[in-house]
Amino acid sequence: MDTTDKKLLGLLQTNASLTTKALSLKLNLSVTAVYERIKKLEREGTIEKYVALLNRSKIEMGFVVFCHLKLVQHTKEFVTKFENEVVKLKEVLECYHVSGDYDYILKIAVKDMEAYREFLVTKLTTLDHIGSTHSTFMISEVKYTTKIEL
Amino acid sequence: MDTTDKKLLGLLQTNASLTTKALSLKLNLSVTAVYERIKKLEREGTIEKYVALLNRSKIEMGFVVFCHLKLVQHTKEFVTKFENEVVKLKEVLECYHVSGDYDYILKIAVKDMEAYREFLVTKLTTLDHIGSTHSTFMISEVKYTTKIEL
DNA sequence: TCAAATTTAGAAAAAAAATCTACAAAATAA
DNA sequence: TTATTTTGTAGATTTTTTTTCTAAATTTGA
Repeated sequence: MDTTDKKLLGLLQTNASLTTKALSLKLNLSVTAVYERIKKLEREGTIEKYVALLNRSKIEMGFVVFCHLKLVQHTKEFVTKFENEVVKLKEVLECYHVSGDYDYILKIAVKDMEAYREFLVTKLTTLDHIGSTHSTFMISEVKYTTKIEL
Repeated sequence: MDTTDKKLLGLLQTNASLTTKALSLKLNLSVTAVYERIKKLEREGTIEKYVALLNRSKIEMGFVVFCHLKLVQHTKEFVTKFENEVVKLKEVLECYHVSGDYDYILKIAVKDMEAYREFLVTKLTTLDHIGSTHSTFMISEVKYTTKIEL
């Protein structure tokens, strides 16, 4: 992983539609050289996948909530059960086990407040072993990026 | 935006490398039909962009922190200033203006605790108008997806 | 119902990706 | 140092995919 690879990953993280030709010009390399570097990064698993990102304002999923959540207990069984269930919920975009007052931070995207209420009552709080939840509502998205600078 | 478009967006959000041919088979459409639908979704801005997602465990940026932050005041000037500055910080992957006890929730990715300390002291807390911060550390990533189910 | 607009399919052309061969540079071993 | 292997690169060729074009089918609106 040299400087060229890092530049390449930076470019692909910003725009994966760039052709190897375009990348070769930006990186001052031949098309083949760029191609081989990309294939290597894919093989090694550094590049996990390529995805399309949608514009949340164009689809009806602009209501974002951060839910801080506690389990009633922290036995391995309860933790595993909760984590296996929560990943299945399509409204949950991100879920992190964290330090501090709460056990988990969840990022949830739904259509509106009513959809969130529905989600909370019929899906999230019906999961086993949930102690308490605390919802924080997004007012605006100041920054959202998938690009990790190397 | 019909059911076919929703299926198409679901597929592209999961794997943007699928060829129009492969998509046409999954959707029972011709290559041209798929092609035109994709171009329309791109034109309308529903599809914002295509990006490569990296495997965080393969690069040295696995230390993730959620920073809850308050401003000293909420005048338009202070808010604008803060938001303009925070988006520039490469360590900040996500930043949301939120309701509740704190004004902002930031998701920050760095190499390790030392890098986070450095970031906090030399970058984040040197921004103007910051009241208080509260850091919550990620123990594990239970779920992370960019896919919004339609 | 009819006309206009949109969507679709299939074929053809253009562009890009993938493969192949060969050469050059760098790393390793004798 | 020199020979040998490995790795990375370039250019040409083949294969695949994308894009364009034409025409037919379907949907939409008056």
